[in-house]
Amino acid sequence: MADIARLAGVSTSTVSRALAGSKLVNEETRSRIMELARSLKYTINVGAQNLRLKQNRSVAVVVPTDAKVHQSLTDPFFLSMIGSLADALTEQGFDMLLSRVDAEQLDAAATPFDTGRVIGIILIGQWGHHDQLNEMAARHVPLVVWGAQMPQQLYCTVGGDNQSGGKLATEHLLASGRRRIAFLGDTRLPEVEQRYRGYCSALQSAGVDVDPALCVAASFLPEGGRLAVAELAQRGVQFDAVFACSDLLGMMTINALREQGRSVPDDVAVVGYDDIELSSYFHPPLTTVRQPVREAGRAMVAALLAQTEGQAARSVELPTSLIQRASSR
Amino acid sequence: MADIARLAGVSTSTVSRALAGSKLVNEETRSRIMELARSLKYTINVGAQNLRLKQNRSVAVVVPTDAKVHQSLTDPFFLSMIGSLADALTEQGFDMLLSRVDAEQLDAAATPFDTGRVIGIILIGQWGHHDQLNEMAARHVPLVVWGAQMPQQLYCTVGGDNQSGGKLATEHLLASGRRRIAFLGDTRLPEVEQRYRGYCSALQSAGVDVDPALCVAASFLPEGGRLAVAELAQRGVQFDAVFACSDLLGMMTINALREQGRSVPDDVAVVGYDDIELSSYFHPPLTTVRQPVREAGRAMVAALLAQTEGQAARSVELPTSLIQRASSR
DNA sequence: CTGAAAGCGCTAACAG
DNA sequence: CTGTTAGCGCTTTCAG
Repeated sequence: MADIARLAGVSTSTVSRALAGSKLVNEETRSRIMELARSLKYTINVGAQNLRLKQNRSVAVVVPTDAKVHQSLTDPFFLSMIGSLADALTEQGFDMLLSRVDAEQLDAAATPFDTGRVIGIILIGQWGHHDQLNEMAARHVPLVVWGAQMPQQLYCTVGGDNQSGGKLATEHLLASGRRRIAFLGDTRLPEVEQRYRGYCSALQSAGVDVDPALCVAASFLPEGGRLAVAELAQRGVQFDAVFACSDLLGMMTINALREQGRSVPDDVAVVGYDDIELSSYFHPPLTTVRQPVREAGRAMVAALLAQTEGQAARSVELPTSLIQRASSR
Repeated sequence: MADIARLAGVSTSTVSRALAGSKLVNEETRSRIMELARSLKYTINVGAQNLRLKQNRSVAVVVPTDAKVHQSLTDPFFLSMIGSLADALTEQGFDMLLSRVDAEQLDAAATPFDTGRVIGIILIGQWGHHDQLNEMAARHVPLVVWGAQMPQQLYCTVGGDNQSGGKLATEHLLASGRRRIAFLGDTRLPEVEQRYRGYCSALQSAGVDVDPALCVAASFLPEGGRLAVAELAQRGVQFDAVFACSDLLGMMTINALREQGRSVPDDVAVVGYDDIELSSYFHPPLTTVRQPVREAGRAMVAALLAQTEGQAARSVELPTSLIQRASSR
């Protein structure tokens, strides 16, 4: 900047103003400076600018990782979420700092905020560590979590409407005549728990008993589907449908069923969750509950910015919708 | 920092030194300062520190996006790559700035470097824009690209050994008695082109003619597999095996074949590429050429750091290996 | 061992 | 319209 000032025969203030598009500077001088800057390939040093302005155009996106199984980043749904956040942040002129943290130490997610690198944290998934998140929020770390809304929650969540998601899926299966619907998902996770509640309420409305033997705490890891089907077989329960709490789980379930010689959807109807892109290309195409990823990204960014502007952190629940495909026909 | 200095009754210099672990400071003073810092939850402001030190512990990871199809972030392989980079960077104490750019404007990838936000750029995929990358390298932007090594290339690439990858896959199919092996992948992409070369050389060594009709320029998008199979059908070519240039493509191909009533591997053997985690859980489990993602991340980071330390940018070609599974038995 | 002072690259009053 | 000056939060000579 000093160089440019010298070459243009003005002070750095003028250069700064010109580059910032201030109208306090002569049209002619401005264009000369601009030209000079371009030809010197000069770009403003964002770090110094931030320091001076006490501003910051970065947001941390944190993906919790299972410490042992070093790979919670395994689900394509997260990828699309990250992509959508990247887009939403770019739209608002923010940079995205991506990091992983051990899911057992979620509070470590606040580090980039504490060190002044970012104005806030977006966390993908709450992973049952409600308490640590509350603590962060209590420390006034601007924070948005993708996940389920919970009682006595101090932090802001953005998530799908899990209960009606679960209900939609189950009602759909009931409507196509299924009565023995297995539920695959770990109900210790808040989101899954709410989907289970939707599942139960749909069953009850239809006068179908909820059979706990049909509920398997499947993990979201790729082998989850296979293990869950094995578990059901071992329990010796009959079922004519499966509601899986992620598309990945749904797909792996279909594969496992097929290996047992059961056809989808004829013997067993399968519904997944998320509507990742792959679902529509799978064989058979997977019926699923769509989570609005694009809107989610935007909503999370908006919620975070609202917080940094001092507004209260209003949690958001986005509508979910059923996408009917061949796996449940 | 000033606060701490005041409370500790010392100057900011001393606080700075204490926090930096300088041994120029009295043991007793140091611990007092440390204690104070902890209790005030003080963390050093990285931005200011960077400015003063003219250092920087951030690296930009850039994912090119197809502008029209707003979704090159669709392949799980990229996700694992990003994860591996995140780990490798963290290991070295670096932050990761993730951004997407239009694949047609790859040079925009340099922005975070130009603005001083990062010390270098890691680009995931070269996407046929060799020239723009060369330009960036010529501008002395520290740059590492995941992709294929090409003649007259000024920038540094890290990639799998595509030619032997293609060869391994093809040899394996030949060894299991297949002779009409379709090649699925867009040979305009350097990596694919090299795999195709490996494919051809394996065929030639086995005395099998290369039939151009068996080569389909399938895209890496999810519908690529289906379209490719349709294309082969339309061409009316016979084939008893498919070598797909990504696992995603391989899986979608299997689905498409199944829909035509052709069984895998009995009627058609399929080999993929990448060895994404899903492959082993797919039905049937997918034979594939493994790309060493973990090593790739580390290698890319190492190559970038080497450049920033003024060393020449040595490109790296990582070994690939064949993972045999049921889809080709 | 510690403090005073200068300065990283930039911006914003405040005076011209 | 433009320049001077001060200072964002930190580190580091250079003197004690």
